[in-house]
Amino acid sequence: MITGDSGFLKEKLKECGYKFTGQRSAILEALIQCTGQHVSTEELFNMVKVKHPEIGLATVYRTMILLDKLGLVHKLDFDDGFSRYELVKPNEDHRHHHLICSSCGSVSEVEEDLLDSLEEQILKKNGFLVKDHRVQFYGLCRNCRG
Amino acid sequence: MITGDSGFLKEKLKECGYKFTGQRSAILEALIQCTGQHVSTEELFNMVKVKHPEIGLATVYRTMILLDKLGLVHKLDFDDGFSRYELVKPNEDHRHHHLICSSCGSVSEVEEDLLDSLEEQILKKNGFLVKDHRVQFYGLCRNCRG
DNA sequence: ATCCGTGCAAAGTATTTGCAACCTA
DNA sequence: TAGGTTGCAAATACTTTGCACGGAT
Repeated sequence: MITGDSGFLKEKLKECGYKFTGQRSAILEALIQCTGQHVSTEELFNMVKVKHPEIGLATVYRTMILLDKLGLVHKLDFDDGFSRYELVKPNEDHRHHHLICSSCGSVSEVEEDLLDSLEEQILKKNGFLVKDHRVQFYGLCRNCRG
Repeated sequence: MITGDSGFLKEKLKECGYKFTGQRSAILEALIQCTGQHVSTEELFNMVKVKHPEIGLATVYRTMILLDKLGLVHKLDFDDGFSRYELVKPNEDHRHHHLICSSCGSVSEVEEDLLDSLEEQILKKNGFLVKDHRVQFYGLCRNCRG
């Protein structure tokens, strides 16, 4: 079954000279299932294995590197020893920020950017032209603040 | 030779119930030598080895974990495969931001914070109390903009 | 004297790579 | 058919750990 999203993947792959395979499609489906989460490569591997027991871990690693290169996912690092990934949302023009709770470890997202004035100032003072950013806030989430 | 900084280290260690050793002192001296840089554990190991050829790599790894726990260094991650570290500056009340050039790979720093209003908004909208942050900007440095 | 800290080597763990078989285009 | 892709296993590479010895308090 080819979903709309698989269609998008197929186009993107062709456009960049790559082949559309069952494995790549299955991995994208698993990613869609985890929307809003931040899955590790091994977690993805285990999800995909349910329907496709023959898939190899190396394929998932290779695919994530490819999807990152194609701009379909963002690689995340929460310093827990694994590479984690999240799907890039359709109209996302910049990386959103992550709120990491130091108490319970939950990770949530902030849609607001609000870095424009800071990035402008960086251009003026440092001569550095910002094209992207990675922002993580550490602290206490609503539940853990009590 | 015990420098003023080693004195500071000695106090901090004692205060937390750890011992002041030649290795720890030597590693701190190497860190001070690289102020403004972002050294990997192996780089530090190689620097220290010049004066202290007997030091073991594991000691450097263990010491960096300790210094991080004591709040004397910040662990950085530039996704290049190594843990990197920088000394925490004396009056630093928050992590400074890093500017990473996508062209030449250089990493420089921004002292301005300018996240207060964003962090305030995160508290109001998300109920998340920010205590620290990690901010990396990707783009083109002055030289690479040409 | 006590017991933390160290060096060495071995183990651990996430990730990458070589290669023959396979499958997409 | 041609060449990219995959699965498997072996290889990497950074980091951690076990243990006996050494050194700080």
